[in-house]
Amino acid sequence: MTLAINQNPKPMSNIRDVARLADVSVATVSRALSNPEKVSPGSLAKVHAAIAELSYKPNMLARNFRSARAYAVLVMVPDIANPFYSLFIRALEDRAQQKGYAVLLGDTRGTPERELEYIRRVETRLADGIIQLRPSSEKSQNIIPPDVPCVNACGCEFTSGPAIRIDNRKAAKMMVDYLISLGHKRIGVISGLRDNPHAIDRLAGYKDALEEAGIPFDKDLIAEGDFTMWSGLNAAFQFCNMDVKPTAIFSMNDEMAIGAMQTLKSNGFRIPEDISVTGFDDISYAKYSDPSLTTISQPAEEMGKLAMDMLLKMIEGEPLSQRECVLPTEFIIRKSTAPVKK
Amino acid sequence: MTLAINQNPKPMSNIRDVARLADVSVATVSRALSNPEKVSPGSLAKVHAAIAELSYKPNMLARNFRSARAYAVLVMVPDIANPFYSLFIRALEDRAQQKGYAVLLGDTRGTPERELEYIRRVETRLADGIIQLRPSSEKSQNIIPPDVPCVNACGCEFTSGPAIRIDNRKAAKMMVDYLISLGHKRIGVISGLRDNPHAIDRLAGYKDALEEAGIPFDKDLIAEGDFTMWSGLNAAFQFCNMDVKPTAIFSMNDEMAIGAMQTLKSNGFRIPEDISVTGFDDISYAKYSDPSLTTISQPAEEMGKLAMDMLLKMIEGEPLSQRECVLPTEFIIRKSTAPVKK
DNA sequence: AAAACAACTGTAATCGGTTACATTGCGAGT
DNA sequence: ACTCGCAATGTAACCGATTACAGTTGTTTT
Repeated sequence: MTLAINQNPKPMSNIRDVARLADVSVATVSRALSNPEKVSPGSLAKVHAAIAELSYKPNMLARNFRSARAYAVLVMVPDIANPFYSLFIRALEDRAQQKGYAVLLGDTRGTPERELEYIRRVETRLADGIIQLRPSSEKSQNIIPPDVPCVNACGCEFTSGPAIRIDNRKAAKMMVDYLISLGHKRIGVISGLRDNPHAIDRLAGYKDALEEAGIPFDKDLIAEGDFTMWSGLNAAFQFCNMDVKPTAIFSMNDEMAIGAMQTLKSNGFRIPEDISVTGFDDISYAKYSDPSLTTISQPAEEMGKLAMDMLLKMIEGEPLSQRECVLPTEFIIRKSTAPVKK
Repeated sequence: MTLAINQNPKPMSNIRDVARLADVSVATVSRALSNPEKVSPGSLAKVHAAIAELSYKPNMLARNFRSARAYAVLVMVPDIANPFYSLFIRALEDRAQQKGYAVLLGDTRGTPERELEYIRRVETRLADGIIQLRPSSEKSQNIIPPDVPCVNACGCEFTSGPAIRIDNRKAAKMMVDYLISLGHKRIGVISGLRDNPHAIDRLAGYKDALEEAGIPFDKDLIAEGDFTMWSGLNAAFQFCNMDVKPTAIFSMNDEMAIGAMQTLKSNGFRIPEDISVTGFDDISYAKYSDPSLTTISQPAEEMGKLAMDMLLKMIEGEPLSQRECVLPTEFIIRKSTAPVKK
């Protein structure tokens, strides 16, 4: 009876083994791989034969070390399980892969400690730069050292560094304009946390629309959530119990809108007959919610692509054509909105 | 007027700079960082002072290169935007971070080419191992070379290597048992693609339950989807147009169930009064769908944690206590199921 | 025929850590 | 007094690639 120990006698070969077998120098092997046009056809063939023979795989760790580049970017995201972020990340990863970079995942769970750990990865050269998916307020943005290449792709304003974003204020105004055009005058808001940049911008848009239509702002119509379904579900209770109920609700993201619709329906409201509900982001569930949700679509794919391109330019020292890039949003009307009841 | 060029004169310092400033050898600096107990308090203090003075950050690229370890694992996933996978990934990343490993994201979009590119990352040492989130059939599993550490965490059976999974067959049987106990006899299935391992296992469970209850299997009750909401929506039409309609539908995941409910409701079915619907996975939307979905919850957090632990053990050469780990599922009854109409 | 040039190749230094091994100094055991 | 053991430290080799520089051809120019 034999014990199968050490079955793999480490056939791991390096560039010198290849050089020896191909009877050329290591420089020639290296060139054959990265600058084949500088190597004679004869040598090239010998090198390739040797590589095949040894099933040689270049050690990228050594290559990266030598070139002082990790060929990796870190994506810092508050919560990967959030469908809006994961869509984004898919686009980022796709682009990075195309350009020969790897994506390191950095889920911060919203804690600054985690964030620091990830920033340290760039400082210790494990990553070449950061894509920030966190909506950062002025103060929090500063924890990223100035020499760390970073692009903010959270989509909101008031960031200091390079950024890809949408015009949250305009998009929100457009949505509320639409509700007003349907005859709604008492429009509830389910907001994100008060100091969240997205919430600030979108609330400004809401106020813009109200002002333009001559509707006075009523702070009782603002319910605070935290962008989770659960918080939307709770926030909606505030409206159910009002004496003069709103006829429409502008939720600052789709998840809260879906949560809110749950509450409203179970409290006897018909959507959209009794009350209209709108979302923001156009996550995939928005189309399949009951009723399907009128919302604003962010070009996540496009934003991810552009953000990655921008970061890679910074990393490779190319000049940036623009510090900030504002992308258009799409307004999507579905079944959750209707003219106000007479 | 001055142009601000070269403001950062690269203060990048290495271990030799630190050694010089602290007046010790590089070995002592290295030890001070990785084995401080082997360094005298005096030297330790000098080293730390020098590190602070130079704001030295060790070059992990060099460290990893020397130790021939990337301290990174690649997570290979068919689609990061799938909420079930993203939950999983969050758990994986959390665990990896704890153990000092980075997570490289590898979204394959289901293509074997992409998969090969990611496998190459391990072969070229950019990652130390792979967590496979793809349900792999026998043949497809083989593209991973035997010397690449890999743990399959997709949760299904019949994988050759180490795996974390649930008992899909048993869970499916339990769900169908429950429907039968409610009096349902004609139970439709919305399946995944015919050769998907999850679909195969869960269908087996469905048949087990039918057989035990003495209900004959009717292949017309099987509608094929591909685990997307859209496919669930379409699959449900097959049941709406039947002469003798099913009184319950067992969908093989939540997303298809949510899509199906959409179709059923718009075709005048009341859920659960006219027809019961069940899902699988317990994604976060299952709780907020209309009606909330009876489903099976997989312990994604736990599975992710265990899978990562298993992989890291393999990478670090520790023996595995078990090749396979089967975790229990939870059966969650919500509002989408009810006794069959009299 | 000599010089200039191009195309190809090889030698060896280099990146920034880790660590085997050698060395030193000091206290304890005999 | 001598040896031994131990802790602390230093020297230098090493990991596997890239690449500057030098060298060797063979071809073209003058």
